[in-house]
Amino acid sequence: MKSKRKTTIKDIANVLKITPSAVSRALNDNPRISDKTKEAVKKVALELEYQPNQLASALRSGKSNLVGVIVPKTNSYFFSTVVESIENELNKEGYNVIITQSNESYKKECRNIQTLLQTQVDGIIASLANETVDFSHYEKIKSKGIPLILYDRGENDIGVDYIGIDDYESSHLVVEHLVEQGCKRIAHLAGLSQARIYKNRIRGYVDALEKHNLPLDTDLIKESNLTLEDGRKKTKELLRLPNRPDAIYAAGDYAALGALQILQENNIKVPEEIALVGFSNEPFTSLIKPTITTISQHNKKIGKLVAKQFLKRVNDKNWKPVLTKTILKAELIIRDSSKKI
Amino acid sequence: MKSKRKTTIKDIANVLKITPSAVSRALNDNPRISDKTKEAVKKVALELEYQPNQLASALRSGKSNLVGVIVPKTNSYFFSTVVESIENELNKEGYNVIITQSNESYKKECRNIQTLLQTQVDGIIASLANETVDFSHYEKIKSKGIPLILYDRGENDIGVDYIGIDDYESSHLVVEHLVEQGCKRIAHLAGLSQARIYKNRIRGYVDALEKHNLPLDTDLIKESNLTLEDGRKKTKELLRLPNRPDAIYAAGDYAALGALQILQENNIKVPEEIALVGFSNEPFTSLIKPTITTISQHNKKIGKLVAKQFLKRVNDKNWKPVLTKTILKAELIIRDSSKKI
DNA sequence: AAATATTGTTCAATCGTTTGAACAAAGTAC
DNA sequence: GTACTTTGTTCAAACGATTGAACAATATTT
Repeated sequence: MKSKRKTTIKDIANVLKITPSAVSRALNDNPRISDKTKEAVKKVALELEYQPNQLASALRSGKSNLVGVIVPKTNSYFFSTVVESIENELNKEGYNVIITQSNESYKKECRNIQTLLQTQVDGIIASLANETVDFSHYEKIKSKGIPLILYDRGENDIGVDYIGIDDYESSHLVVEHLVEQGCKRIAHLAGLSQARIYKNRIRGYVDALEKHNLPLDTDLIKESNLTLEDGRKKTKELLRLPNRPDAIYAAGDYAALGALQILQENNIKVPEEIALVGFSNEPFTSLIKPTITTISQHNKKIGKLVAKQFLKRVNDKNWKPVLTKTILKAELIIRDSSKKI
Repeated sequence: MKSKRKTTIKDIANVLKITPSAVSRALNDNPRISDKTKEAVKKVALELEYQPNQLASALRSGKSNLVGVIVPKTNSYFFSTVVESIENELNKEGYNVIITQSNESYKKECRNIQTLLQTQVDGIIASLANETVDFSHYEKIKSKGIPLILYDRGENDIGVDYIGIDDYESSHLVVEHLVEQGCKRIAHLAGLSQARIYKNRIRGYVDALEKHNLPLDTDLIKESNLTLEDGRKKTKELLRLPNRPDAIYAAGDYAALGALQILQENNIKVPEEIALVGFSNEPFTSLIKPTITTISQHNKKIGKLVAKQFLKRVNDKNWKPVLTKTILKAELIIRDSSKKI
């Protein structure tokens, strides 16, 4: 027969004929408690299979040791590895991670925040849904006084810590590479320009063209939600242009895949006739034929930095939200889809 | 200036000159409270931006309204859609979902459970890591008296609710289809036979062969961890056989993709020379060339059923863990990789 | 009009832990 | 031997809600 009720510090106290407070302090390694008592307490705790009630502890101390992570989509290699890395880092420090997904929906994102705040998380780590253009729901987090860290999809206006890659620079890497391969008419399947990261990729693309003395043809920029389907659609449009591009740079791997499908369906050789570059280094980019050139965002490192930043904030009493940015240099992974030479 | 401290029911009580208990009951729609009071309370709650402290409520009532979900890998279409569906269903009922990933590691799975129990979740929904062969850590959940529901990767020995698809039958579907396409030597990239679901797929495969009067050649069964790399390796082995298979049925889509790569690298036509079938209906199976025939596991439905089962259990006072199984019929999605005719 | 039922609210305990302050005992200083 | 530290522990009040029981006020029955 298993023990009915859970053991509490009271039970331990009873066994040892000391008070619950002494037990509590002993378990928390309070310097005022003698080593002898500490040992005894820990031994009994083990024997009684004592499991601290985090709720009670959280209630009293005001710390839940829970961190909420909001992910646009767990079903993405990038996000799932970032989260994994955040988890690893925070678990070490005794924090547990609650993952919620917004599914790229603004409404769900609001609900997520509401939920996390109700759960009394000690902080929130978030990446914005594509839909999100209004940020007032994030003010709630700030006004609660708990740390808020944004990653990948951030926004200056929220004025908090942000960790991500240099999207502007990434576009330069891509364009430079394509120019080296001899491309002259580089199209861009751009992300929704409302989001900062996609805006930066577009800026980078435009500036890089100029840098390499290539004319800017706005017909070659197609704004897209970067899904596979939309990638197909926008690529079809590109192919209908009187003057076809000789390279396509998609701001997302799925859109790149859509493009690849259309090109292959039209018997256009990749990379010989049209070179192709994606973004994010989703696993499939290295799995298909041809393998797709793409940008790696240092997933693990981002997660680690995010976690570290959170820890820094949460351990810093009287800290105020402030805009900081940690920008990582992205890495261009050159594969077959763009190797003309 | 924002309000410093959080508003509590006490604050509301003070404003209205009633007691906190009345406020609590008003907010929880207790029939003993007059409609007038209820309205007044709710109005003030809104004005003061009252946010119930779930911790306190959980501590007192013994209900955290948190449900832990353990996923082997979030980075899988199957799991991420199942989780999404669980989330949707449980959110409706006021439960919040904590997702943790085991990353297919037994040790991490143990830690996950520990973590979730400490967080005082009201129940746990889990799918076993591939590594897991010892189940004692699940006993802890059972002995706590909270519901435990397994999905997809389950195990009879744990003796709790299980929801998944009919793996045995699925193999029959696959073999039958391949036989119809004229295949005579069907190889099986099997999952690790320690796991029940893979064992069942193997049994189904063996029995189906017999049913169709095909000889069983154990050389054609390759046990694998079903990663892309291992899929490649085991396929190479298959190709080295004196008597090659004319079809490969992989118990996982990634392994199937590995197989496809090897076949293509060896200029073996799929499906003409060797037909290929995967398992799980990962999105990429419909994205590559040729599209891969696979088994759909009704992801959404599984999630929904899991959630419903949890709700049933959690709402049933004096319920005891008991083995039940809800087995869904899987669906064969026929695509190019197996269409010989 | 007394007895009873109904309604609306308050009282006080409680969930399991933490924590500031109080206190006792022992050790050190002068 | 009195005064002051140091050490180890206890006391009691929190944290913010819920909840059974008690109570008062009003309504209903007889």
